[in-house]
Amino acid sequence: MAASWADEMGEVVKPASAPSRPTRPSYVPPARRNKPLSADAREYCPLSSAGPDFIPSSRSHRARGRDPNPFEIVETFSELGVSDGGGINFDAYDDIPVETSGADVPLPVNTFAEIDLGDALNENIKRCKYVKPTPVQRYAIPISLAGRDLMACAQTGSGKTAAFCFPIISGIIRHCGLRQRPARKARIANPVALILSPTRELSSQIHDEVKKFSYLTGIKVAVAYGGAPMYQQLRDLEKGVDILVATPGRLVDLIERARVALQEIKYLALDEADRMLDMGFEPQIRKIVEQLGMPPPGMRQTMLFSATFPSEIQRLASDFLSNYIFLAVGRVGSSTDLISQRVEYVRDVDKRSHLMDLLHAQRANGIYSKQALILVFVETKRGADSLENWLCVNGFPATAIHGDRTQPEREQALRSFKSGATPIMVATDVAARGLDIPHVGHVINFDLPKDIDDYVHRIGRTGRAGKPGLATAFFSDVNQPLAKSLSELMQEANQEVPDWLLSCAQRSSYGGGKSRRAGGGRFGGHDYRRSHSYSGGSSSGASYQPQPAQGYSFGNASIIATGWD
DNA sequence: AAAAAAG
Repeated sequence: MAASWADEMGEVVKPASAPSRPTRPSYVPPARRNKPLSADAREYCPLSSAGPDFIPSSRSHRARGRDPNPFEIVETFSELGVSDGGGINFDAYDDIPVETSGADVPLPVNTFAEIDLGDALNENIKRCKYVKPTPVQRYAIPISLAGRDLMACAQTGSGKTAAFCFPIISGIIRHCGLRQRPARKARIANPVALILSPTRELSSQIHDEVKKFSYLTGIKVAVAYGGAPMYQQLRDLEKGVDILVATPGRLVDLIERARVALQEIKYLALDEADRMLDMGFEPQIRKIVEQLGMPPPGMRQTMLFSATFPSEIQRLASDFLSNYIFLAVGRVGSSTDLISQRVEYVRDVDKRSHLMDLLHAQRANGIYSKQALILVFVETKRGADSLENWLCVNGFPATAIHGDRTQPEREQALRSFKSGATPIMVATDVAARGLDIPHVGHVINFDLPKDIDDYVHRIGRTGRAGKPGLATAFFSDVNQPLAKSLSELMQEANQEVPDWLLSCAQRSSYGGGKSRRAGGGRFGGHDYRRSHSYSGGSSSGASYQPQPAQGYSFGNASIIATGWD
């Protein structure tokens, strides 16, 4: 138990400088730079005869001008002896509700072996120690491999990234090998796959994942996001890019500078797709997808993933899709039974002292010594700075991340949090979505969000890949409008709802407050086409054809933890 | 009302 940071909390803790670990190889030898993509991936997978456990050192590969080995990156927290490995730890679920709709839905698979992803990718799946596909992967991968557009709704931490990456990588190996590759540095990068995400850190994380999945396949992966110097990203782009991971702002910039072109895009994936299409982002996304040369729906394959998918956003999204399949896996949003949700009534003026009580209690209990990280969400950037400062002054090892910090500061904060150097991180919604931070045992909503979907994503930073997690919310008077949707969400997740919250929800039921999705019920989302039968005509002209018999199914999926979103 | 993303 001595491993808990809290054991040392009485002492004055100076902000520890986190041990920096290499996150990204920076140098690629000249011999590697313009290597053309082979039609046959096996050429790049000389290990297929070696055992799955054999991983060559990056040193020897660098020496031979190969990909640096992304599997060698030493994860943090190794001193605690936590073996993440496959992270298989699911007993809680027997029935995962699954909804699919759309025409001719391909059948799900039960194992990776059933799917013909190709030798190179299969080896990387083994290297990642993924044993079985997660429920969303079981359904989404066959759908994508069949070439279908997809709108997928699956719990946080359930393996969405791999679900859209595997078909892309497999498809590029299979179908794009004959593509003429530039023999020399090309000024304009022409990726065949584009993966967009709403924050820089999430794009960076996806980039790291994609590199693992495409190791030794010959596929070139690059990342582009703002806040970082342009030159390194440009250098990477000049080497040729098959899969580009990006945030919208920097991507538009690169396109307008004629350093990236979208004419050859065959695969488009939007992670956190509902966020990408909300008010703030939608114009940019529409520009990228519709006005900058990308092939139209039908000429490309489009995949949208999120844990939440309000039907207004689904309607917007259908513009980007052609004859798509809707997939919903798991219960409402994130709330797996793995996350224990608590709500406490706390007046705004009492929040800080209440937080301190909570932090002290966590020390006293000695629980979560291996799930020691605490993520505290606040509403504003200023609030994040001020709470971080207050925590530090009071001897708590805290850091903070928000959009007014410089990108190096943001990345440093995340590293320092992940490593456990500062096991408390105060964050705005910049950290609410998609980030996979192992060992987050406790998410505290110091300020609750206005939108219940944001709550779902925030608490989804814990309870990932089969690990349990705790989520505590400080509910104050200003959160009245959230009472109804919050209590409904908690009930659907089999959580105990305090009486005061129920009556609060009762009182505000006729007023504002976004109720849970139309159709309600047990699913994280419903195909909006079901409730708006004929209003969904999109530019592609594809219309929804109800096919209840084959189009709608309940799966009996046993979760085995593997990759995450 | 706020957050994010371009600089």
